[in-house]
Amino acid sequence: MKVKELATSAGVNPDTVRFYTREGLLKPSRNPDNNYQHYDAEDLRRLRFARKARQLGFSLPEVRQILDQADDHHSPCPMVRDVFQQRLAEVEREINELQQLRKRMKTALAAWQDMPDGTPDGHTICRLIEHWDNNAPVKQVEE
Amino acid sequence: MKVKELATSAGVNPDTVRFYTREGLLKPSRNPDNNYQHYDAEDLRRLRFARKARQLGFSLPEVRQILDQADDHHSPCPMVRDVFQQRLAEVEREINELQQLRKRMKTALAAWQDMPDGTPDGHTICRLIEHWDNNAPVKQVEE
DNA sequence: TTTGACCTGTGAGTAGGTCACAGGTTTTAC
DNA sequence: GTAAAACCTGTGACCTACTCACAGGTCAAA
Repeated sequence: MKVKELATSAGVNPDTVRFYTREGLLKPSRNPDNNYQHYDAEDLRRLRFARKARQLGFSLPEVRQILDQADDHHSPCPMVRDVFQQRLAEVEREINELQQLRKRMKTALAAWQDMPDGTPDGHTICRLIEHWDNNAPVKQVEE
Repeated sequence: MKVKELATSAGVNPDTVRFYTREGLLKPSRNPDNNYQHYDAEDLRRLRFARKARQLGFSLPEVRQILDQADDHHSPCPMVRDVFQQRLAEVEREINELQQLRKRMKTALAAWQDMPDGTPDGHTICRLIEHWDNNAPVKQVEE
């Protein structure tokens, strides 16, 4: 298979195939005649796997790690279970943050109902925002 | 005020101050003696405003636009209200997406409970992921 | 034979900063 | 008075996970 065939089979952009190849997730051989990449069924499996893992929230380095482990005939599953738990916790944290944000935004919108627009006067730029009380858990810049 | 003073006053990284200055959100004057930037109380107001707006979900270009409008003595509030509504809708979309993802992840975790790890055999890399059906009807995960 | 579709590698762009580096200035300490 | 620490400057790279643009090479159909 050439790049576009593989890409089409997996439903991704050809540039993504090239990118994954550069990143070492796919390991095609070369046609010495024309220097084209040659992908086989194994590459398609890897690509499909990678896309699925990405949808589940694994990062590219994590996906590569899983594939490398599988290449060494070690079961990547324990790692998968582990990273997956962490990702789930992260997703839930993100959801909480966004829900907090939504709450604050709705509160702000309600409060703005009754506020006039006003013109910048050198002390205030937009009182809508400046008077918005930020009592929410601010995402800390950790460490 | 010099860079670090301003940064400390607003609780941000000095590099963020330099970045915002490069981006035109802050407009300090120069000390011709040593070529240092000089920030005043107005800059501190702008910086604090910018951070607040960022927390509310405004993009940097949007923040700049608001500040520029304020510089022209136009009230940026109508624009703020408008962009804010859009941002709220976006946040809600993000929340929905993440909730979907969480559901899928929880479903996968539950399904994995009873699956053995297995070793890569040339046909499968990690059956946990490969046997996860992306389009499976998301089953009630109680919350 | 020409056209169009594909291939190649490289480099830039996305958002919002953060960090590193090299060299100049100012402040602090002794 | 001087040396070191702390700060300033601009520039450029780095982070994610791709996507797109570009210039030049290859190949199949009309």
